[in-house]
Formats: sequence, structure tokens, C-alpha cells
Amino acid sequence: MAGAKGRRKAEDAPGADATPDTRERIFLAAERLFAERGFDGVSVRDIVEAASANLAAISYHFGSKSELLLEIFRTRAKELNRERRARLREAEARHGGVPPLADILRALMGPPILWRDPASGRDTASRFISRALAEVTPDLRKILESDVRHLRLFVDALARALPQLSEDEVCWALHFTSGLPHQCTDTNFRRLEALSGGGCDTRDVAAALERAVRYALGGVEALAAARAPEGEAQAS
Amino acid sequence: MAGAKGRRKAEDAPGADATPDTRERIFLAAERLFAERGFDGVSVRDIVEAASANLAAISYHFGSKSELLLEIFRTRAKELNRERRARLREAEARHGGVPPLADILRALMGPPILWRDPASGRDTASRFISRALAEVTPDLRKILESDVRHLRLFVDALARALPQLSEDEVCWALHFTSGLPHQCTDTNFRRLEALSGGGCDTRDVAAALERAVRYALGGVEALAAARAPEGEAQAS
DNA sequence: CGAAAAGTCAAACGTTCGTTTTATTGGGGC
DNA sequence: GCCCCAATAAAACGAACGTTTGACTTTTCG
Repeated sequence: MAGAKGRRKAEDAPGADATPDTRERIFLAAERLFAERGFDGVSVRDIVEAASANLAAISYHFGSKSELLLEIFRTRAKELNRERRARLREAEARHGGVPPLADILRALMGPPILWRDPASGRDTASRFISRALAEVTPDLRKILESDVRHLRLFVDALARALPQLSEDEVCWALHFTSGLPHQCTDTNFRRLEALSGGGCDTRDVAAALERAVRYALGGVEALAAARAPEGEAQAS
Repeated sequence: MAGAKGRRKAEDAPGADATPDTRERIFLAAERLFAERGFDGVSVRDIVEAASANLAAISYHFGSKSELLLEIFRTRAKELNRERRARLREAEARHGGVPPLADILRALMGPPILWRDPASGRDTASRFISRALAEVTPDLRKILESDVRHLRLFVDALARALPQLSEDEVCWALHFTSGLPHQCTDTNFRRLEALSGGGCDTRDVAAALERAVRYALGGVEALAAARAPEGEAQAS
């Protein structure tokens, strides 16, 4: 029953420490390994070896392997939500309340896609989040529920930008859109490169984001148009 | 080095056997458990217990746990591809060569989404495929490469329906679209239900498919419109 | 300084893992 | 009858798993 007791370091000195402390090394190594191989695909021995730490360090600093996962997820999800909210607020400020649809979608999809760029220093975090969302455990589900509160921000923003759409339809639009960034995985990107014979450059994340925004914009507007019928005769 | 030697049953008698043989019980139980918990989250003991079989049965009938996974994936991927191809051919026959964009997208997304319906008897298979695609192992990657050949069918079909689009852009469109069904997971659907306060009915798979088709249609056409510029002034 | 706290370490805990071994069963083909 | 062999069963294999223990070192601070 040893709880997580660590984290008593002063550590806020301005000097950039070249070697992070054990707790942080474990955090970063575990995040990378979890992103690559999933929770059950990584052993605590893998983690401590990658972090150059002792076997007991995970229990000591985090309590257990699963609590380590939850801590990483909480941290990264919070960062992602904060960034999305900031971009949404920015767009709202820029346009005095109701930003154009494209800007809302960019605020939603921008962070996870742009973070894929290794130059952002956040590509591991982005991969980790996508992986965690793909294999949700009961523990993670509880954290995700509080994430729903965060998504309400975007439901409201989309509802204001699409007044002709019912809130349920807005939720459907958000459902399809919020998943788009998470299929920008290494595996899918590799498949895309193979499919196009190398013609698609998946390393240009800014271009990928703009394409995703365009696609989502068309998709959301198509849903909106379907609910405001005017001479549509699409049978079958 | 015990290879997979099983499968010597006659078994093709017309009588519907109420209890499938051991090999098939293992196949079905493993498929369900893998879909629920992932490859590393399921032990061979879990599988044989669910299948009412002996511990050694997996090695005997399939060779190993990983070969069991690969066999399930090969089987289901082949079925999915066959169904998609059949629907595409059907649509082409209906319209004399070049079907409308919506029908191509429906052929692509229809099978995995409609199979989510428990009434289809294929919901476990659909879940399994999505899960396997979310956590691709090096073994699976090789099988996926041959899947690329199958996706060429849809690249060609889309290219014919969107002649103004370069093949690379068609691949991008297919990339976004082919992922849409796989975010219709139980977890995401539960989140959608929670987000909408129960307003979104995720059990109506036919309606979900039509929404996905509409969304994808708008998305693909938006990508096409961006490459055939005519007075578009969408800044930022 | 010196005691308390925080952190690290090697070793071992009991459990579960995938696989193999050995023995036994049970129904066709000669 | 008998043998043969696919199929099942129980038991055991060594390896790897997450976690804990207890001793040791380092840091903190009155």
C-alpha cells in the first residue's frame, strides 16, 4: 500500500539541469515506451532501464505502474486541453465572440497534429495520447469523463457558428472531427506514404493540419446543409 | 517447433452443429477477448477458459498465441476487403463504370460501420479489426502492406470520380475517410452519448453510416475544391 | 555536528506468463 | 479384432511479471 510520496525537490533554480531527476526520467521514458508499445507491452523493467533508474523507483515515486500511466495521461491531457482552450479563446477574441468555423476546427485539431512535429518537442506526448485513447482502460475512462466537460467548450463554439444545427448534430460533427488527428499515427502515415508511392509528404505537419481543417470544414458544413434541406434529392 | 497441424475434420456435413469444434471456439473467444482488451491484455489461459478448451489447445491448433492473432486478423481483413470490393463493384455496375462519390464512400465505410450492429453477427469482428489497427505490431504490419493493394481499388475509383484531383490528394482524402469508421468505437460512442446528454443515438448504425458518408463527402469535395481554385477567398 | 527524511540499490517475494511434455482418449480404415 | 493418429487432458517447464523488503547512501535542516 505504499503511496506516491515523492516530489519533494526544490528544483526551481533557474539553472537548466542537464540531467532531470529520477522521477522525471521515468515519466519521460514511460511515456515514450507506452506510446510505442502500449501499457501491457511495456514492463517496469523496460522503463527503469530506459530511464537508468532502479527497479523499485517506479513504486517509490508513483506507487505502481498503472498510477504512473494515469499520471502521464492526466498531465498530457491537461496540457492538450489547455492548449486547445487557449487557441479557441484567441480565435474568439480575434473575431469578437464567434470565430469562423475553420478557426474552431483549427483550435481543436491544431495541437495534436502540430505536436507530431519532432521539432515541437511534444511528438512523444501526442503519440502517447493517441495510443491511450485507442486502448482505454476502466481507469482512463474516469479521467476521460472529465474531458467531456472540456469538449463542451467546442460544442458551444460550434453551435454558435452553426446556429441552424441542433446540438445533437453538433455533437456528431465534433465526434467525427475530434478523431481526425488521432488517425495521423505513424502506422497510418506510413500506409499513406506507401499508398501514394511516396507522393504524400506526411512530415509537413502544418500542411497536414490545413488539409485536415479543410476536410473537417467540408464535413461539418455538409452535416449542417443536410439539416437545412433545400432541394436535396440524394437517394439510396 | 510444433507447427499448426490441426484442421483435419470432415465437418462439412449439412447438419448445423450446435457446438463448433475446439479450433473454432478458440478462434471466436480469442477474437472477442482481443477486441476487448488487446493482444497483451489477454492470456492464453483467458482464451482457453472462455472457449472451454484445454491450455495446450492453442499451441496445438494454431502454433502460438501470436499466430492465432495473425490468423484471426488475416481472416477478418480478407472478409472486410471482399465486402468492400463487392460493394464497389456493385456501385460501378449500377452506374456504368464511374459511380457517384457518395457510393464509393459508402462502399468503403459501410462494412465496418454496419457490422457494428450486433444484429449483423459481425460486431465482434468489426471491433477486433479496429483494435488491431490501433495497436499494430511488426507482424501485423506485413499483412497490412498487402492491404495497401486493396486500397488502390478505392484510390482508382476516387480518382475517376474526382478527375480534377491529383492522385496524391486522392490518397489524402482516402486517408482521412478510411479512418472514420474506426473511431466509431464503443469508447468514443459512449463519449458521444455522454457529450450529447443521450441525445445522439449511436445504436442506429445505418444512421451513423449516412452521417459518416455525408461528412466524408463534404470533406473529400472540400479537398477537391481547394485544388481547383475558383474565387475562393478563405484566409487564415 | 547529528538525527531525520528522502532517495537509491540489490535481492527476493509470490504470481502469472507462453509453451512443452507426457499420457490418455476415441473414432475410422484395414 | 487391431492399429493409427487426431484430439484432449493434466502437469510441469523456465522465464518474465509487478511489487516489496531491508540495507545503504545522500540530502535536509535545527
